[in-house]
Amino acid sequence: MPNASPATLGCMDEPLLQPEVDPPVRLWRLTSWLLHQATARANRLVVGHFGRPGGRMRYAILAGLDQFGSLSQADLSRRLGIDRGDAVAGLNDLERDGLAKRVPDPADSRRNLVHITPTGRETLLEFDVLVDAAQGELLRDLAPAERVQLNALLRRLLERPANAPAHTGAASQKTPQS
Amino acid sequence: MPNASPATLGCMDEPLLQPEVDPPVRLWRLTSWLLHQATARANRLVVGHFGRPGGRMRYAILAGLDQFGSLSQADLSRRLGIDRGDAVAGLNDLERDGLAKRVPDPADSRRNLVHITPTGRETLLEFDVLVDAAQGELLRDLAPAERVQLNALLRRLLERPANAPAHTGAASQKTPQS
DNA sequence: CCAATATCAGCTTTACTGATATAG
DNA sequence: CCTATATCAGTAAAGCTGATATTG
Repeated sequence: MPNASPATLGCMDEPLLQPEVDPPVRLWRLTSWLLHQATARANRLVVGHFGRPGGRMRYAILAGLDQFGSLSQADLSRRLGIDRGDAVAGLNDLERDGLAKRVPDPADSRRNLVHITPTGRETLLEFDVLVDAAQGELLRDLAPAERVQLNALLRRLLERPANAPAHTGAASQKTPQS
Repeated sequence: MPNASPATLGCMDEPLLQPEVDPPVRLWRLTSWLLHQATARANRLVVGHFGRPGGRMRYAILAGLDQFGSLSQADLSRRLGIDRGDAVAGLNDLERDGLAKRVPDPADSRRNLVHITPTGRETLLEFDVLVDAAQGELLRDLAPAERVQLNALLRRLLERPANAPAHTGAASQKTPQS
């Protein structure tokens, strides 16, 4: 062990979990692994800028409520691509803090119509700043054109419903053509 | 009632958590959100192809051991960018199944030298097939050139050690050096 | 004394799987 | 009946924090 480094060099106190050395080439070649690593870094940055946990969920729900106005929890969950149960928990937090409100749907007693409050809208704008700052840090090494390119490629990846039955041919699951 | 689909009509049984409808534009613009969604899909595909949970961790460890031969658990963890404690658990599983082996380092009694076994190498090759299949599904909508581009951009994102002190000026947190 | 290792115990978020009661 | 909704309980992986004993 050639301790060529002076005392203070072995600072392992950082919450860093990123490889400071080369990872296995087998992983470095995988899009799924690269995505996982990039997402981990992004999450660390976003959570760090929020300061507290649960920020991502709150932001996503507020963004959905702000844009879609008033909708059921199930619809909201589908829009955000999150689990209904998790949405319940997130909405509990938001409602407790006065950022969102649940109102029973007069037209369908099973549903709650959820909507954002004025305070929630303010908070959303504050969150926008934090989130944008995190994006900037995340993408700091990419040129503007590359950032656009990356976003475009990721959207292409997500555009389709993610349902490739792969080898489950046939099977009209939703009256195609009709 | 047209004979659209027999029996399994409203098949919502899929583990789908992807938005079948448009998500909020506020999220759709965020690289961090796109990464998160893409990673979620990738994880679902990879885990699905593995069939059982814990496959990602096993594959990563085996890939590291195969390439680096014999190294300490701490070194391995750093290479993979994972937590040491998680590596312990993962190695317990692998060793129990005879895919990896721990041997005390004669040169440093604190360390274990971990290495892959012949069985582990076989398993790794089998895993390669599964993982590659998952990549193919994940990237099925992207042209070959786009896949290369995506991987390149993600690597650029990860190339630097992820340490941007941002704007938290000053603050020498350790040994201000007089 | 300090640093690093391996291990363990525990916490948190997030995805995901049920089970429930209720209502269309 | 069957489906959808909201809710709750609970599993599981992964990231992360600490504490430990041991050794360099």
